[in-house]
Amino acid sequence: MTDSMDSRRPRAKAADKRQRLMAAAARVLHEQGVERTTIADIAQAADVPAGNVYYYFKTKGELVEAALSEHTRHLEALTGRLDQLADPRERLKGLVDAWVGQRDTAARYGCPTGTLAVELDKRAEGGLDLSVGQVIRRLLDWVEQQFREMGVDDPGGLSLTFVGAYQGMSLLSSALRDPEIMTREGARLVHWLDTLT
Amino acid sequence: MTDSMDSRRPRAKAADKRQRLMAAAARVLHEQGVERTTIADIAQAADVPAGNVYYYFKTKGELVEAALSEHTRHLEALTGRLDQLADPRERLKGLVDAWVGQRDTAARYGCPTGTLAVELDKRAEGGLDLSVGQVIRRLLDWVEQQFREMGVDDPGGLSLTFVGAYQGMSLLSSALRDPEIMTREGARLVHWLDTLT
DNA sequence: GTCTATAAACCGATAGAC
DNA sequence: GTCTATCGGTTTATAGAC
Repeated sequence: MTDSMDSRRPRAKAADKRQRLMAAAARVLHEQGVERTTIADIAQAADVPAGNVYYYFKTKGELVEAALSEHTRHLEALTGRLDQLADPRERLKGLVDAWVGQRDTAARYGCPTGTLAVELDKRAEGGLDLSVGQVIRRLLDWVEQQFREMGVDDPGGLSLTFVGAYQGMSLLSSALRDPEIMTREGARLVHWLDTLT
Repeated sequence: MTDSMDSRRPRAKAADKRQRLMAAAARVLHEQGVERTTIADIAQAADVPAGNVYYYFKTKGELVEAALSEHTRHLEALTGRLDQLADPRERLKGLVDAWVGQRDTAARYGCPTGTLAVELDKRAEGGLDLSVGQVIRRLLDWVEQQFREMGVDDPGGLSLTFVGAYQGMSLLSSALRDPEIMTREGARLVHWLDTLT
């Protein structure tokens, strides 16, 4: 590490700023919603000059997609860790634990992916995007795989019920501003998993 | 009905236009979302000149509240009809039927109240509104009352699970653009009601 | 009461200096 | 690559004619 390197490595800066912008977009868009968030909001949260954002992302839509890919990345990391558990039932319980662990955030801003889906659904007119649907689809598929390994009937249907319960409890928790809904419904989901043969 | 009456009854027009604006607001805000809907959009849907809207509603926020009260009115009308059924279990099944009957709308735009709650949650900063929470609370209370009349344990918890399931299946149905999710999960809810003692 | 014209503010995106 | 200044379009809300 020489002094000259500090001035000669603006290459690393670009990727760094881009990453900061992606993380800021994921957080701010979740908290404020897509339509109420300005480019300036995201730039400020990322500590990047406002006009400079357009060097990294040509449109606001690209920033939204970047935020979505951040959420995907977090989901993959979580399921990746859970995959190391031997029992598929324990993997699903671990997923519930992770959801309940985020209860304060859920009670204030809802599920990041779910609330983003609600907003993007109303953006698409004719040519719908559906990229957010793919993220949810990926979660549904992973959950379904766990049910399949458990050997239960209709793993696809159970996956819909399971993920739907999470989306529903997140929405109610935020609408009523009550994180304990997450705790209560999470415990119910865990108990439900134990009743499945 | 004389010709003179047509020109001499502007009194009825005011309430009429106001009602048209409320209905249009409820529909358009549901379809397009709060932030993407302009006053002009609502005025056009209500067949009222754009600038005239402000005579009836001072701000856009008042139009949002008006839309919310429309949803409340529809909900009260529905539960009012269901209250005429003798069996509380049948009332809840009737509620599920009504939800499934709206599956095409749900698959495209989600639950009117639920999606509105998601958007309004992100509007409130410090002084939160929570008026949408009261509408959901009213539904939760009605459902809880049915469970209580059924004599089951923990009617409040069951109500959260029941309404949460509806919100979750509406969100998944719209995110995946699949109305059959409403049919499938609705049938599951009905079966679940039958398993309760 | 009804409607038009427009003010005032805001935001996404761009041009261009450095 | 980085940043500033600003354009152009849109939207809320109001002023005021009818």
